Amino acid sequence: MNADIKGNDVVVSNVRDFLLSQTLECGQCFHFVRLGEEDYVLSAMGRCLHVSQRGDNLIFHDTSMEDYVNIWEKYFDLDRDYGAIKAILLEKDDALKPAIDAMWGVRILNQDFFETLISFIISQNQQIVRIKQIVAGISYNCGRELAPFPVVFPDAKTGCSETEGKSTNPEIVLKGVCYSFPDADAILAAGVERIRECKAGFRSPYIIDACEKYKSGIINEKELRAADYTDCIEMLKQIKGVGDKVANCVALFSLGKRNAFPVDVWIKRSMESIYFGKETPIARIQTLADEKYGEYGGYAQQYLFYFGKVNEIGKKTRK
DNA sequence: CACCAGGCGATCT
DNA sequence: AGATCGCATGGT
Repeated sequence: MNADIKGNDVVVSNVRDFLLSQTLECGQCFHFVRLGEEDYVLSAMGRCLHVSQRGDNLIFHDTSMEDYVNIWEKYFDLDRDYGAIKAILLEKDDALKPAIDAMWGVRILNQDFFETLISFIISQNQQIVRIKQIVAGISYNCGRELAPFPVVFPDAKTGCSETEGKSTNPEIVLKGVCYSFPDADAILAAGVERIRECKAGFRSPYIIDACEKYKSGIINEKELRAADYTDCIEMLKQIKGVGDKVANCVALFSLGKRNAFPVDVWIKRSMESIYFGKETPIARIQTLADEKYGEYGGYAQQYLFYFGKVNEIGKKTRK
Protein backbone atom coordinates (compact mmCIF):
# COMPACT_ATOMS: atom_id res chain seq x y z
CA MET A 1 0.00 0.00 0.00
CA ASN A 2 1.29 3.36 -1.08
CA ALA A 3 -0.18 6.90 -1.02
CA ASP A 4 0.64 9.42 -3.72
CA ILE A 5 -0.55 12.89 -4.74
CA LYS A 6 -2.16 13.02 -8.18
CA GLY A 7 -3.47 16.46 -9.02
CA ASN A 8 -5.80 17.44 -6.18
CA ASP A 9 -6.27 13.87 -5.06
CA VAL A 10 -4.54 11.39 -2.83
CA VAL A 11 -4.41 7.98 -4.50
CA VAL A 12 -3.70 4.95 -2.35
CA SER A 13 -2.61 2.02 -4.47
CA ASN A 14 -2.36 -1.69 -3.81
CA VAL A 15 -5.17 -1.71 -1.24
CA ARG A 16 -5.96 -5.18 0.12
CA ASP A 17 -9.01 -6.54 1.96
CA PHE A 18 -10.94 -3.34 1.41
CA LEU A 19 -14.10 -2.55 -0.53
CA LEU A 20 -15.46 0.94 -0.06
CA SER A 21 -19.13 0.01 -0.55
CA GLN A 22 -18.98 -2.83 1.94
CA THR A 23 -17.13 -0.79 4.54
CA LEU A 24 -19.59 2.11 4.35
CA GLU A 25 -22.81 0.16 3.84
CA CYS A 26 -22.32 -2.53 6.46
CA GLY A 27 -24.24 -0.53 9.05
CA GLN A 28 -21.43 0.95 11.12
CA CYS A 29 -21.76 4.52 9.83
CA PHE A 30 -24.74 6.53 8.61
CA HIS A 31 -23.62 9.89 7.27
CA PHE A 32 -22.83 9.32 3.61
CA VAL A 33 -24.32 9.35 0.13
CA ARG A 34 -23.66 6.96 -2.72
CA LEU A 35 -22.91 8.76 -5.97
CA GLY A 36 -22.29 5.68 -8.10
CA GLU A 37 -20.42 2.42 -8.14
CA GLU A 38 -17.72 2.55 -5.44
CA ASP A 39 -18.14 6.33 -5.33
CA TYR A 40 -19.29 8.12 -2.18
CA VAL A 41 -19.47 11.40 -0.33
CA LEU A 42 -19.32 11.24 3.43
CA SER A 43 -19.44 13.63 6.32
CA ALA A 44 -17.05 12.59 9.07
CA MET A 45 -14.43 13.98 11.38
CA GLY A 46 -15.67 17.50 10.72
CA ARG A 47 -15.03 17.16 7.01
CA CYS A 48 -16.80 16.40 3.80
CA LEU A 49 -14.97 13.70 1.86
CA HIS A 50 -15.46 12.51 -1.70
CA VAL A 51 -13.89 9.07 -1.98
CA SER A 52 -14.00 6.39 -4.67
CA GLN A 53 -12.37 3.06 -5.46
CA ARG A 54 -11.15 1.65 -8.76
CA GLY A 55 -9.84 -1.86 -8.36
CA ASP A 56 -7.14 -1.74 -5.73
CA ASN A 57 -6.81 2.05 -5.99
CA LEU A 58 -8.53 4.18 -3.40
CA ILE A 59 -9.00 7.84 -4.42
CA PHE A 60 -9.45 10.61 -1.87
CA HIS A 61 -10.68 13.48 -4.02
CA ASP A 62 -9.59 17.05 -3.32
CA THR A 63 -7.71 15.89 -0.26
CA SER A 64 -4.27 16.87 1.03
CA MET A 65 -1.68 14.27 1.95
CA GLU A 66 -1.73 15.78 5.41
CA ASP A 67 -5.45 15.01 5.84
CA TYR A 68 -4.99 11.52 4.48
CA VAL A 69 -2.16 10.73 6.86
CA ASN A 70 -3.69 12.46 9.89
CA ILE A 71 -7.32 11.47 9.44
CA TRP A 72 -8.43 9.11 6.71
CA GLU A 73 -5.83 6.37 6.90
CA LYS A 74 -6.80 5.81 10.53
CA TYR A 75 -10.51 6.40 9.93
CA PHE A 76 -10.68 3.62 7.33
CA ASP A 77 -8.39 1.39 9.41
CA LEU A 78 -6.01 1.07 6.47
CA ASP A 79 -2.93 0.67 8.67
CA ARG A 80 -4.00 -2.82 9.72
CA ASP A 81 -3.47 -6.26 8.21
CA TYR A 82 -6.92 -7.75 7.63
CA GLY A 83 -5.43 -10.73 5.83
CA ALA A 84 -3.90 -11.77 9.13
CA ILE A 85 -7.12 -11.07 11.01
CA LYS A 86 -9.13 -13.23 8.63
CA ALA A 87 -6.62 -16.07 8.96
CA ILE A 88 -6.85 -15.96 12.74
CA LEU A 89 -10.65 -15.89 12.67
CA LEU A 90 -10.83 -18.86 10.31
CA GLU A 91 -8.45 -20.76 12.52
CA LYS A 92 -10.73 -20.06 15.47
CA ASP A 93 -13.81 -21.20 13.58
CA ASP A 94 -14.16 -22.03 9.90
CA ALA A 95 -17.93 -21.59 10.19
CA LEU A 96 -17.08 -17.94 9.54
CA LYS A 97 -15.78 -18.70 6.05
CA PRO A 98 -18.95 -17.97 4.05
CA ALA A 99 -19.40 -14.62 5.80
CA ILE A 100 -15.75 -13.60 5.43
CA ASP A 101 -15.61 -14.68 1.79
CA ALA A 102 -18.73 -12.70 0.91
CA MET A 103 -17.89 -9.63 2.98
CA TRP A 104 -14.16 -9.70 2.30
CA GLY A 105 -13.88 -5.90 1.93
CA VAL A 106 -15.35 -4.80 5.26
CA ARG A 107 -13.10 -2.86 7.60
CA ILE A 108 -14.04 -1.53 10.99
CA LEU A 109 -13.93 2.25 10.91
CA ASN A 110 -12.38 4.34 13.65
CA GLN A 111 -15.14 6.92 13.97
CA ASP A 112 -15.60 9.98 16.10
CA PHE A 113 -16.72 9.00 19.59
CA PHE A 114 -19.47 11.55 20.14
CA GLU A 115 -21.05 11.14 16.71
CA THR A 116 -21.00 7.36 17.08
CA LEU A 117 -22.56 7.54 20.53
CA ILE A 118 -25.47 9.70 19.39
CA SER A 119 -25.90 7.79 16.13
CA PHE A 120 -26.28 4.44 17.88
CA ILE A 121 -28.63 5.88 20.49
CA ILE A 122 -30.74 6.89 17.50
CA SER A 123 -30.34 3.44 15.96
CA GLN A 124 -32.37 1.55 18.52
CA ASN A 125 -35.45 -0.17 17.11
CA GLN A 126 -35.02 1.51 13.73
CA GLN A 127 -34.06 0.55 10.19
CA ILE A 128 -30.73 1.73 8.78
CA VAL A 129 -32.30 3.97 6.10
CA ARG A 130 -34.22 5.74 8.85
CA ILE A 131 -31.14 6.18 11.03
CA LYS A 132 -29.41 7.85 8.10
CA GLN A 133 -32.30 10.26 7.64
CA ILE A 134 -32.27 11.29 11.29
CA VAL A 135 -28.49 11.71 11.42
CA ALA A 136 -28.67 13.86 8.29
CA GLY A 137 -31.57 15.84 9.73
CA ILE A 138 -29.81 16.56 13.02
CA SER A 139 -26.68 17.57 11.12
CA TYR A 140 -28.68 19.85 8.85
CA ASN A 141 -30.41 21.49 11.80
CA CYS A 142 -27.55 21.69 14.31
CA GLY A 143 -24.31 21.07 12.43
CA ARG A 144 -21.95 23.36 10.56
CA GLU A 145 -22.12 23.89 6.85
CA LEU A 146 -19.00 22.32 5.39
CA ALA A 147 -17.40 23.22 2.09
CA PRO A 148 -20.09 23.19 -0.59
CA PHE A 149 -20.21 19.97 -2.49
CA PRO A 150 -22.25 19.33 -5.61
CA VAL A 151 -24.61 16.86 -4.06
CA VAL A 152 -27.44 17.01 -1.55
CA PHE A 153 -27.56 14.43 1.16
CA PRO A 154 -30.84 12.88 0.03
CA ASP A 155 -31.56 11.29 3.33
CA ALA A 156 -31.96 14.67 4.94
CA LYS A 157 -35.48 14.89 3.54
CA THR A 158 -38.78 14.66 5.37
CA GLY A 159 -38.98 18.07 6.93
CA CYS A 160 -35.38 18.29 7.99
CA SER A 161 -33.80 19.62 4.87
CA GLU A 162 -33.95 21.85 1.88
CA THR A 163 -34.30 18.72 -0.26
CA GLU A 164 -37.92 18.38 0.75
CA GLY A 165 -40.13 18.19 -2.29
CA LYS A 166 -37.18 17.80 -4.62
CA SER A 167 -35.79 14.71 -6.24
CA THR A 168 -33.76 12.60 -3.88
CA ASN A 169 -31.73 11.07 -6.67
CA PRO A 170 -28.18 12.43 -6.29
CA GLU A 171 -27.68 12.09 -10.04
CA ILE A 172 -30.40 14.71 -10.49
CA VAL A 173 -30.04 16.92 -7.44
CA LEU A 174 -26.74 18.57 -8.10
CA LYS A 175 -26.59 21.54 -5.84
CA GLY A 176 -26.25 21.38 -2.10
CA VAL A 177 -24.02 21.32 0.90
CA CYS A 178 -22.67 18.80 3.32
CA TYR A 179 -23.15 19.31 7.06
CA SER A 180 -20.97 18.25 9.94
CA PHE A 181 -22.42 16.22 12.77
CA PRO A 182 -23.03 18.71 15.62
CA ASP A 183 -21.18 18.72 18.92
CA ALA A 184 -22.89 18.40 22.32
CA ASP A 185 -23.17 22.17 22.77
CA ALA A 186 -24.98 22.57 19.47
CA ILE A 187 -27.47 19.82 20.27
CA LEU A 188 -28.12 21.18 23.78
CA ALA A 189 -28.57 24.66 22.34
CA ALA A 190 -31.13 23.30 19.88
CA GLY A 191 -33.05 21.55 22.66
CA VAL A 192 -35.06 18.38 22.91
CA GLU A 193 -37.99 19.68 20.86
CA ARG A 194 -35.79 20.46 17.88
CA ILE A 195 -34.35 16.96 18.10
CA ARG A 196 -37.88 15.59 18.17
CA GLU A 197 -38.62 17.52 14.99
CA CYS A 198 -35.82 15.54 13.39
CA LYS A 199 -38.00 12.45 14.02
CA ALA A 200 -35.83 10.98 16.75
CA GLY A 201 -39.05 10.15 18.64
CA PHE A 202 -38.74 8.66 22.11
CA ARG A 203 -34.94 8.65 21.74
CA SER A 204 -34.84 12.46 21.87
CA PRO A 205 -34.44 12.75 25.67
CA TYR A 206 -31.80 10.00 25.54
CA ILE A 207 -29.77 12.14 23.15
CA ILE A 208 -30.00 15.10 25.52
CA ASP A 209 -28.93 12.93 28.46
CA ALA A 210 -25.90 11.73 26.49
CA CYS A 211 -24.92 15.32 25.68
CA GLU A 212 -25.23 16.38 29.31
CA LYS A 213 -23.17 13.48 30.63
CA TYR A 214 -20.58 14.07 27.92
CA LYS A 215 -20.31 17.78 28.72
CA SER A 216 -20.17 17.28 32.47
CA GLY A 217 -17.37 14.74 32.17
CA ILE A 218 -19.37 11.83 33.59
CA ILE A 219 -18.72 10.30 30.19
CA ASN A 220 -15.11 10.91 29.22
CA GLU A 221 -13.59 9.61 26.01
CA LYS A 222 -10.05 9.33 27.38
CA GLU A 223 -11.25 7.31 30.36
CA LEU A 224 -13.28 5.04 28.11
CA ARG A 225 -10.29 4.43 25.87
CA ALA A 226 -8.03 3.70 28.80
CA ALA A 227 -10.57 1.42 30.47
CA ASP A 228 -10.80 -2.26 29.72
CA TYR A 229 -13.74 -3.58 27.75
CA THR A 230 -16.02 -4.45 30.67
CA ASP A 231 -15.56 -1.13 32.48
CA CYS A 232 -16.01 0.74 29.21
CA ILE A 233 -19.39 -0.90 28.58
CA GLU A 234 -20.54 -0.26 32.13
CA MET A 235 -19.60 3.42 31.94
CA LEU A 236 -21.43 3.88 28.65
CA LYS A 237 -24.54 2.22 30.06
CA GLN A 238 -24.90 5.05 32.58
CA ILE A 239 -26.43 7.01 29.72
CA LYS A 240 -30.20 6.70 29.30
CA GLY A 241 -30.98 4.80 26.14
CA VAL A 242 -27.63 3.01 26.10
CA GLY A 243 -27.84 -0.71 26.80
CA ASP A 244 -25.53 -3.60 25.96
CA LYS A 245 -26.04 -3.42 22.22
CA VAL A 246 -25.52 0.32 21.77
CA ALA A 247 -22.59 0.34 24.20
CA ASN A 248 -20.89 -2.45 22.26
CA CYS A 249 -21.36 -0.61 18.97
CA VAL A 250 -19.84 2.57 20.39
CA ALA A 251 -16.97 0.63 21.95
CA LEU A 252 -16.27 -1.21 18.70
CA PHE A 253 -16.69 1.55 16.15
CA SER A 254 -15.23 4.52 18.00
CA LEU A 255 -13.22 3.41 21.02
CA GLY A 256 -11.01 0.72 19.54
CA LYS A 257 -12.45 -2.14 21.60
CA ARG A 258 -12.14 -4.78 18.93
CA ASN A 259 -13.36 -7.53 21.24
CA ALA A 260 -16.76 -5.82 21.53
CA PHE A 261 -19.57 -7.95 20.11
CA PRO A 262 -22.88 -6.10 19.62
CA VAL A 263 -25.81 -8.53 19.52
CA ASP A 264 -28.72 -7.20 17.50
CA VAL A 265 -31.57 -8.99 15.72
CA TRP A 266 -29.38 -10.00 12.75
CA ILE A 267 -26.46 -11.27 14.79
CA LYS A 268 -28.90 -13.14 16.97
CA ARG A 269 -30.46 -14.84 13.98
CA SER A 270 -27.10 -15.62 12.36
CA MET A 271 -25.63 -17.10 15.54
CA GLU A 272 -28.77 -19.09 16.21
CA SER A 273 -28.60 -20.44 12.68
CA ILE A 274 -24.90 -21.35 12.86
CA TYR A 275 -24.50 -22.55 16.45
CA PHE A 276 -27.80 -23.20 18.15
CA GLY A 277 -30.46 -24.13 15.64
CA LYS A 278 -33.12 -22.54 17.83
CA GLU A 279 -34.09 -19.36 19.66
CA THR A 280 -31.39 -18.47 22.15
CA PRO A 281 -31.12 -15.74 24.82
CA ILE A 282 -28.82 -12.83 23.95
CA ALA A 283 -26.66 -13.48 27.01
CA ARG A 284 -25.78 -16.96 25.79
CA ILE A 285 -24.94 -15.66 22.35
CA GLN A 286 -22.67 -13.03 23.91
CA THR A 287 -20.89 -15.65 26.00
CA LEU A 288 -20.39 -17.99 23.07
CA ALA A 289 -18.99 -15.16 20.94
CA ASP A 290 -16.47 -14.31 23.63
CA GLU A 291 -15.38 -17.95 23.93
CA LYS A 292 -15.15 -18.50 20.18
CA TYR A 293 -13.69 -15.23 18.92
CA GLY A 294 -12.21 -13.56 22.02
CA GLU A 295 -10.14 -10.50 21.14
CA TYR A 296 -11.33 -10.73 17.52
CA GLY A 297 -15.04 -10.64 18.33
CA GLY A 298 -15.63 -7.29 16.71
CA TYR A 299 -14.30 -8.39 13.34
CA ALA A 300 -16.28 -11.63 13.41
CA GLN A 301 -19.35 -9.66 14.36
CA GLN A 302 -19.11 -7.33 11.37
CA TYR A 303 -18.67 -10.13 8.85
CA LEU A 304 -21.56 -12.05 10.41
CA PHE A 305 -23.85 -9.06 10.77
CA TYR A 306 -23.55 -7.86 7.21
CA PHE A 307 -23.68 -11.37 5.76
CA GLY A 308 -26.72 -12.27 7.84
CA LYS A 309 -28.55 -9.08 7.00
CA VAL A 310 -27.85 -9.16 3.25
CA ASN A 311 -29.00 -12.77 3.06
CA GLU A 312 -31.81 -12.28 5.59
CA ILE A 313 -30.61 -15.32 7.50
CA GLY A 314 -33.21 -16.55 9.95
CA LYS A 315 -35.73 -13.88 9.06
CA LYS A 316 -39.31 -14.94 9.41
CA THR A 317 -40.79 -15.39 5.96
CA ARG A 318 -44.27 -14.06 5.49
CA LYS A 319 -46.81 -16.18 3.76
C1' DC B 1 -51.09 -2.60 4.90
C1' DA B 2 -49.63 -5.11 8.85
C1' DC B 3 -45.31 -6.03 10.45
C1' DC B 4 -41.03 -4.72 12.13
C1' DA B 5 -36.67 -2.10 12.60
C1' DG B 6 -28.35 -2.62 14.28
C1' DG B 7 -33.20 -1.90 21.73
C1' DC B 8 -34.08 -0.03 25.95
C1' DG B 9 -36.50 1.32 30.30
C1' DA B 10 -40.19 0.37 33.28
C1' DT B 11 -42.86 -2.75 35.46
C1' DC B 12 -44.27 -6.79 36.52
C1' DT B 13 -43.43 -12.06 38.51
C1' DA C 1 -32.88 -12.91 37.35
C1' DG C 2 -36.27 -13.43 33.77
C1' DA C 3 -40.53 -12.33 30.88
C1' DT C 4 -43.58 -8.62 28.86
C1' DC C 5 -44.82 -4.35 27.24
C1' DG C 6 -44.82 0.34 25.39
C1' DC C 7 -42.43 3.36 22.69
C1' DA C 8 -42.38 7.16 17.82
C1' DT C 9 -42.20 6.61 13.30
C1' DG C 10 -42.12 5.19 8.67
C1' DG C 11 -39.80 1.63 5.35
C1' DT C 12 -40.94 -2.52 3.01
